[in-house]
Amino acid sequence: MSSLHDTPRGIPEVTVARLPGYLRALTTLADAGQESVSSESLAATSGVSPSMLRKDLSHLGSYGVRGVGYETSRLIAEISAALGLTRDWPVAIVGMGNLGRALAAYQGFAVRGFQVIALLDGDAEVVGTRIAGLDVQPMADLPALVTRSGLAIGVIATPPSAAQQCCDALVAAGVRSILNFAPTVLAVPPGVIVRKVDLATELQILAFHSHAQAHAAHAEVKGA
Amino acid sequence: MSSLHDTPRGIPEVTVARLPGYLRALTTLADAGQESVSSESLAATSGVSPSMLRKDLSHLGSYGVRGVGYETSRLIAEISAALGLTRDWPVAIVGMGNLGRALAAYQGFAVRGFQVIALLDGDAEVVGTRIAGLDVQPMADLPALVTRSGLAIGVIATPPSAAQQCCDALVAAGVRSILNFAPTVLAVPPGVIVRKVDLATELQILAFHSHAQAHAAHAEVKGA
DNA sequence: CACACTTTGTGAAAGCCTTCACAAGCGCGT
DNA sequence: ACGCGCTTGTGAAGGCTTTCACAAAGTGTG
Repeated sequence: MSSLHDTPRGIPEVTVARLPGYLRALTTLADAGQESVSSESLAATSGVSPSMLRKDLSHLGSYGVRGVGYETSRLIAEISAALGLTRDWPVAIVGMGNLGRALAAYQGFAVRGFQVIALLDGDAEVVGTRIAGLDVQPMADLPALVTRSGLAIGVIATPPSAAQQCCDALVAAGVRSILNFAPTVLAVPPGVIVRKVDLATELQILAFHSHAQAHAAHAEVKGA
Repeated sequence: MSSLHDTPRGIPEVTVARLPGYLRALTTLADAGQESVSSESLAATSGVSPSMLRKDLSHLGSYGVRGVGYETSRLIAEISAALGLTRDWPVAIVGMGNLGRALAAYQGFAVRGFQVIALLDGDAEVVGTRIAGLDVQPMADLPALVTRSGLAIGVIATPPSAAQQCCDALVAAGVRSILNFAPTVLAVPPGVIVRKVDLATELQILAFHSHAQAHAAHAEVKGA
């Protein structure tokens, strides 16, 4: 039943990665007044196949009613509980360069349940300046943030050269979940989760497809 | 040999997604003066297994030398060629809200080969203002950008409510590759590639792991 | 020149994930 | 109360991806 790719509670990693999408679709439906939804319609809204949605949800439990569908509010509650969104998650952003400042100012972090409680930087020049309503703190403040504020999620927005060092500091302070915007592979001890977001990578993948398509179109013209 | 998950040239999608990582690792090694690299060492730098790296590279061709390894500069050239990075890719950002402005200002887009050539917004109030050295243009300019500047990649940074509409406009103008920052599932005709970047989703996945870990630690204390 | 050492390229095997197909179960109308 | 229609939950099958293990091939040395 459980395998190497399963998370501690037996939910496959790929399923966990899709749950936020279902949650967003459900919230939209609930706001529109829909009290019940079928796997077919929720799957369409989420951009997945109905059987995949049902298989994913089956890992959480049996919260649907055969012949009817899923109660919107119930499913929202269950997925929220599974993801751990019933509590608040304090977030700290490390690295106040171009990207870090953009992230600090970006309202997108103010999603329900997440709150940026601290901004940090290794440069003494930057420490003490005020960004997006918060005073930038030195890296040395990390342990106190973890113990006093329950900091559990760190966002790395430093240049690649400083990323590993900042990552190590976060891990040493007790942070176990890291979102890495720096274009580097981070080495972390087991038990620490790193997710990576990289614009350059995304653009290059898109370039591949544009390139391939241009090639195909060219070949077609030549061949026809 | 080729399958549903293969791209036009028979390279699996998962492989394409990893090529940018190899490219970055190789560039770092080349800058450090390394002229040759083994699959074991390149794999370690890229954060993958040696056999996966070799299988991925084998889809591009046989560019290694048995008993020696890969010539750094040669492999950089081959991967760049496969990804289509030998030419320049003009990029347009649609939606000049908080996120769009941050992306326009963010130097991270100025990766080799990608250049933001236009900023667009549907709001007449915003059109004409100057952001990061570019004048914001109306959506109606899209077709001209595609034909005159060869625009091929569009970045959507609008609120979710406007995302589909902007996506349709991009597709109608001839853009075939879209990077979507809006938390919405975009419907596109076949042949158009969409990749999604969503901070809220990433944070929720991290929350799941923190949550699971806190749970496990709690259970352990209770059990012991 | 032959041999030993190293590392690639690749079939085959194993493991995941997705899709399929259908029994089980629920509500509703009669 | 009973049957009909609809939708979920889930084994089984199929398809991808990753890992394994080794033959093929190149380098360097005596």
